[in-house]
Amino acid sequence: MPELPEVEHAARTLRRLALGRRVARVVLDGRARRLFRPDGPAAVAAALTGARLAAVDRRGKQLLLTLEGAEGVVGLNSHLGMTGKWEAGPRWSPGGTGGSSGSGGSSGPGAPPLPPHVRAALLLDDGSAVHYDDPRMFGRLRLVPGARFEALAEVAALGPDPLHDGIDAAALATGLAATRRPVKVALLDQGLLAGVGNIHAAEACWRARLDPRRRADRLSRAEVAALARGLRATFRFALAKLDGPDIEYIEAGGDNPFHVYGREGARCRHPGCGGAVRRVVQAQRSTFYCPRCQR
DNA sequence: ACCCGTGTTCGCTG
DNA sequence: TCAGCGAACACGGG
Repeated sequence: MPELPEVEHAARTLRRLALGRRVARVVLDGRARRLFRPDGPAAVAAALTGARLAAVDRRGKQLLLTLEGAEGVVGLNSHLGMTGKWEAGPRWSPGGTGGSSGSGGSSGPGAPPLPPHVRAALLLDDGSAVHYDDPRMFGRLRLVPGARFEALAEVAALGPDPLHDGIDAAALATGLAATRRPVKVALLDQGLLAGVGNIHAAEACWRARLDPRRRADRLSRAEVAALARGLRATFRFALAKLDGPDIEYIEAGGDNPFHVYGREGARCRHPGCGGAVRRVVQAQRSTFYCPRCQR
């Protein structure tokens, strides 16, 4: 799920579903231990239970939740990894035996069973629920005491956020000039610009008509400016898609909404180009581009 | 069975 | 000293 547009979408989803609500119960997949590093499922469940969701923020691909509990303010840092998503869960009834959410966070007596791949269920005080779904478990849910997110190394290391700070071409040029790596690989560095991932790095290069294999430190100012525009455009495009009715994206049989990503062999969509999209591998990741118009 | 995958971290190397 | 590279993580889908 995760590049900046989808993480932003996740933040909006969480605000819509849960902002201002109290977490009445927490049910966690106790086997998904790596997801709850370093606190462990039990500590996460204990910290969240009874707390009210006061804020949902995002920096790059990092989701930053602020909760107010009996013990004071606690932060929850959610990273979606490769396949994480937040979604509405089924309604629930408090009734039951009060079968605690506390005992290790795993589903105890009376706890509703979690659907496959749902690693965490937050049961809210109005009978609604939100689920964190993550089949591959590359994501992370960790506590941040006092919601002091700046104390997290992964947050402190982030570069400017495209939505909060904008994309400054001069700053981008400075960052790119500092590395000899290929430009598409350089764009994946979260310290350069927070939130760029494999899809949008390739899409931005395509929009800038820039060969993704070019050395980052050898781009002209005009090329970096075009890249900055390409990044703004591809993020804007994806966010509009996510706001729209067809959220299916690339999975679940949904149409591929991208211009080069996942389109190996297809025709380049730049007017009058007609080149064939090619796939190469850079830094162990697929890169898609049009050899004809991307120079 | 085999290959691929929207991300990140870690250890090694030159 | 450190930029850059490749393996590893874990699981489902084509």
